[in-house]
Amino acid sequence: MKSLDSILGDPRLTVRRSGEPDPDGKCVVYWMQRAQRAVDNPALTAAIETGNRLGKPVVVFLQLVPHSHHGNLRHYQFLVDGLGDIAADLQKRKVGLVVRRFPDHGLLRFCSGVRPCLVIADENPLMEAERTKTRIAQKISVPFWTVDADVVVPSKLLTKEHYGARTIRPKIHALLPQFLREVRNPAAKFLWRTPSRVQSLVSNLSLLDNFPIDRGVAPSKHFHGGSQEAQLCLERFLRSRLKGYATQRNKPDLDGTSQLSPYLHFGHIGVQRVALAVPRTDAPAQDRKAFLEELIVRRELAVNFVRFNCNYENFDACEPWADVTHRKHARDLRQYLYSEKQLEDAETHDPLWNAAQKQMVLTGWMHGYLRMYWAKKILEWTESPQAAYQIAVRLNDRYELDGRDPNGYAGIAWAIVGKHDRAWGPERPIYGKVRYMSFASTSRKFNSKAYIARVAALERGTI
DNA sequence: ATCGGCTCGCGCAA
DNA sequence: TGCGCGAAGCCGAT
Repeated sequence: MKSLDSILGDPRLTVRRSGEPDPDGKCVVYWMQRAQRAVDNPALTAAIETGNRLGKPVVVFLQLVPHSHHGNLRHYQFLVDGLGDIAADLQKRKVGLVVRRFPDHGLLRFCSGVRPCLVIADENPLMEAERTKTRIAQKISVPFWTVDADVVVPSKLLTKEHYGARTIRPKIHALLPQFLREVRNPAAKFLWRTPSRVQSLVSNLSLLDNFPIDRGVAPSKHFHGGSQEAQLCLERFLRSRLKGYATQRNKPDLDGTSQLSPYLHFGHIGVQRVALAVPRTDAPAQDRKAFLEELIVRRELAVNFVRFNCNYENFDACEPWADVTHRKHARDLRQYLYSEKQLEDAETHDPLWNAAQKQMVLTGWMHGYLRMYWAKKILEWTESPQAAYQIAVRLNDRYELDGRDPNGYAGIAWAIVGKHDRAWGPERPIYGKVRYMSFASTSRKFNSKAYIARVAALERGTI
């Protein structure tokens, strides 16, 4: 047996349960959760390299669990869209695939059947995912490792919750030479044959038939999951929208952003692939810089927030200065007060806000610039910042394809409780010193009429 | 179009 | 202890 030291020494890897891999085990299991792709996936690569050194085949275990992260049909359809690419890419790498559906989805039950030497999983900073891993680590009888596969800089290296972009930026930049590298894509040396019935199951969209999930949100007609779709989305962005990104990204009428967030959320594309493609374009330096700032610094700041602040889902994530100002303004008169239902149905007096809400409900994606405005207005139009936070989280998680993502929580926390921000400008009603966004100014910064008209056309089904 | 004032606290140099 | 400077702000002056 060759040494596993170089794999274990990777800073991306965390040993959740230590010990020697079972020499009588039949395979290495990669429990695929967050990183749903079979290329550019450091966790899969770690599993394959481990298998190759142990002389064992590798099998990917993927579970379809209902109500996972409060997901609905929109999210599950996007997930299932991606399974065909995963199966095809795994076959090229001589790795097996097992998809198990509720109620026969338990990892431990699967392990008792296949007898792995060890289990490797990917990282997910959300609390439930972390709790599940802790439970598995306690119960499993073989070594259990996790690999941080969906960030450039392994999130544990940032060691604490950072105060803002300006404190995390130099730390991330210092580590980029070490971590912003192509992910190796070796093939397994020892073949695991996936039974053909699994192949057909994966290519069959009836995977969701009779699956007990919330079917109240329709699948997106505008975004389809999968590594190939993600790659096409990346190429379209690099070809036509990276140039000018620095100035156009905050103009929702132009769709100047990458629109990669659903794919990054499901792990259908690796952040390294996206980041490393940028210098190979002829886009101006300021545009590349602006995009990499969003893709790496701010995205990983959001991961840092979720990983190190257990209150990311509620108002208690509040910054102390924002808490003081919110208390002071708790009884301020709300000129507009909307129920969650009115907000959900886009029935406010504000045409820009309604359009943003409808874009999210109809397509599963809201432009990033409007996500800020959207959350700020929920603060303004509900009875308390606590309620606003809850409503913003629920609507975001229900309708956005990238709901339940660190970016969503960090964005809402920025808008409502001052996370990664500071007190700014004159004290205003309701907001106090929390940064304000006005309808007048926001709608003047881009062609808001064109944006509203486009969403109206979407609603009529003419685009 | 672009600028300055508004305003606060972290992180670091000293 | 003091200083620089910051995720997206607004508004009014030029």
